[in-house]
Amino acid sequence: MATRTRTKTHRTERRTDALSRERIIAAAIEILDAGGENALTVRALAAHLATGSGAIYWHVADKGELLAAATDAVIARVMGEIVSGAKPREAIRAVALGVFDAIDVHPWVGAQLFREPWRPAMLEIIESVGGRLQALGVPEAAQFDSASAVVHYILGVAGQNAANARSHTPDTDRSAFLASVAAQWAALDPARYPFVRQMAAQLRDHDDRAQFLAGVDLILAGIETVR
Amino acid sequence: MATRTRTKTHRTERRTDALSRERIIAAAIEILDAGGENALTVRALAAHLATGSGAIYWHVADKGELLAAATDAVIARVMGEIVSGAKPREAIRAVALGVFDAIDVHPWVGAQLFREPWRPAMLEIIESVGGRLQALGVPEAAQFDSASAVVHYILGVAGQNAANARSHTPDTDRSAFLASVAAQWAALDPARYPFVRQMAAQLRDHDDRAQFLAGVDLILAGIETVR
DNA sequence: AGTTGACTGGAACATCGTTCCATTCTATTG
DNA sequence: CAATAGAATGGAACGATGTTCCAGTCAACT
Repeated sequence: MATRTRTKTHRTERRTDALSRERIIAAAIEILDAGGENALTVRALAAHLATGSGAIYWHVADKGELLAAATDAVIARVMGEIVSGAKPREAIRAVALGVFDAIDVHPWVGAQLFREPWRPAMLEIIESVGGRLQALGVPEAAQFDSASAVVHYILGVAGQNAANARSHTPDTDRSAFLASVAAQWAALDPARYPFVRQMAAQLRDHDDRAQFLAGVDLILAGIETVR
Repeated sequence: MATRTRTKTHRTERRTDALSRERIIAAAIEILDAGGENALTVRALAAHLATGSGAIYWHVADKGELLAAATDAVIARVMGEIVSGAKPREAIRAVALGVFDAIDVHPWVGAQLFREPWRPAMLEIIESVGGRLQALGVPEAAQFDSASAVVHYILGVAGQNAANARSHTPDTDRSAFLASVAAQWAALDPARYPFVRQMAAQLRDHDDRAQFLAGVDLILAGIETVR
């Protein structure tokens, strides 16, 4: 009802830059990438497309549907780039890294992936990981739990990254942000937080991406012990 | 500036049910538990406390601070209940389950934990997990990555649970919701989603809590391979 | 008694998502 | 070819939200 119903006859475009669900989603992605989640308002979108809000709501039901569609589009693009011929273990790492990098570029994807799982984007990830686990020889009884563990871990890092990206508006002061958190950690009460204090030094100059991959390897190692 | 500055002299309460940061946070938790995240509006909170919004903003800076404080309160309570004498492995499982159960009862905690990490609540979790990993004999070089993996996994499940709780308003139709997702999964194209299709049957009647714990064990097993 | 300042309550503001509707334009019909 | 139906548009308007502002209140101190 909210989508365009093209009856049977050919239909020429009303104007050269006619609105369409695809154009709206593309514009939404642009705005989200440029200014983050808060920047995507219906008014900003309408201005960006030189139209009114009513026109947008004719093509899209919700703002939620818009965010979901934008997320699906980004994740589908990432998943399409995974080479299917690679060895299972490498493929899983590639999928995980693909999602990680996608969220690094589009932090809002992390938040959305988190807000509404059970959607096409998540399905792609589960299928991609789960299929490779089967190829790895994980016994059937452990496949569900194993895939769930990997996906939930990816999801957890996704959210963390999205939150971090929200904390430091551009991306230049990322190291400054990390240093600030590290300083806070280092200043904690040694009696109450001995571990966190010890980690403060490592936190300052650790590589998110490498640590993420280390976690994936850790889980894969754990899965292999079940075999 | 936004918090009450109590100079040096003693100060008797203005009225028996005087407002205070603690009372406001407690009321916020009540509203959140009763109606979910959307139910917590400043107006609803003011009505619940029989006051105006201005009075609330005198004690609390933001709605964000309110949510963060409520989350910290819930998590701190959970962490306080962990028996410190247990064996490290059991203690980690207890911490994980504590967080899981807390989010099961207060789904909004999951969303908030996700939205703003690097807060007291998260510190408690990291410290609690990390300290036990040290006790487990995890080599120092692997401690940071290992703790990060466990915490991110917990975080991922937390968000998932919160999202699920948002999908089915009460808690009775949880099985109906799972059945619905399972049906969707079963109806997928077998060529494109063979793995997800196979998991559909298990999804219908799996135990979230048991699966969560299985994931924790999986990661712990992986961590032990590094030792 | 008067003054100070912590504290309150509610009106008011800006912004958001969403709905509604008069209007435009194209493709079809008579 | 004129008329009509309906897809598509643009913007005004509505209700709700977070937040700010401010005139007032009350208790403790001078």
